[in-house]
Amino acid sequence: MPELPEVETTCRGIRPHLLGKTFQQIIVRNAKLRWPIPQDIHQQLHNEKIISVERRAKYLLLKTKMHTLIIHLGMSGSLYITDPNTPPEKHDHVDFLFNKKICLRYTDPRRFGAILITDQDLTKHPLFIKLGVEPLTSDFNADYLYQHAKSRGIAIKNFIMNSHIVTGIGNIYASEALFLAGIHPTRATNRIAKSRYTKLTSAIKTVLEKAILAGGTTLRDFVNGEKKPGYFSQQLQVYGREGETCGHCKTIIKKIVQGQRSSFYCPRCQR
DNA sequence: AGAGGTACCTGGCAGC
DNA sequence: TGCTGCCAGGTACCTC
Repeated sequence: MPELPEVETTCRGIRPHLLGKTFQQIIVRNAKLRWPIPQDIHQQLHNEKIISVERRAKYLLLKTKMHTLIIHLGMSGSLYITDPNTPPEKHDHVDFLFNKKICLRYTDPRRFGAILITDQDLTKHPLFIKLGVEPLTSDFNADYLYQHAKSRGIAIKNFIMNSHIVTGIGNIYASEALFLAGIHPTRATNRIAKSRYTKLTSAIKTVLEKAILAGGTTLRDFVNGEKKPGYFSQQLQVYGREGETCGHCKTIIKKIVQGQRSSFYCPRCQR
């Protein structure tokens, strides 16, 4: 999926088009996502005005006075602004129409994403209640990470990808951040010194911030709110570079599988 | 409570 | 050209 930088890029891309706009019509061509799109979504949102467009973890939140529209892009989802007259393609499952010129279109070939609506306080919503801290805030620091890490013995890569600890870090940026911090992806969380957690937290923040500046990473099909790709893939140091040489020490980059996901690392730079 | 595996779904690609 | 098998940015839910 879209990881945090891609969701943030989408959020920033669509926000200026949507703030202050009123939902007029919602066209659902295929409601079968991770969970079915609520059948009464149109009735709930009709004539409601968008007062904020935010991101929490990898969720996009479009808030009105009464409701929050929750959108998750899953593995292959994109959201972009288009002309409502543009004919929908095969995987364009939902259109949110705001006036004759603005259409927010949701596309998702694999349909692992989700579109939900709630009038609940999000801090009490089941999808949000257990979420960990945002990595780009001061709540995410070496103390926090170390406190949660020292009592566990799982691989550090799986640990930083656990959204109940810290949100938004997916498979690409987990590999990239560990490379930057010089930590081997299989190293057990309780066998890493606190000083290395300091390095890791700053590496995670650096990687995510740089990716946001580049507009995210486009590997296959990700596009931002204006239907343009992101350019961070050109800056990836290890992800997808198995067999190539490490930019620091020229050692061959390795690929292993951890928890059914590929990890990429430099066996010399990362211990 | 924590860890690990499974399921959801489609498309692209390598290999035959 | 066409088939098969594998891989892919996520995460809730199940079992142990």
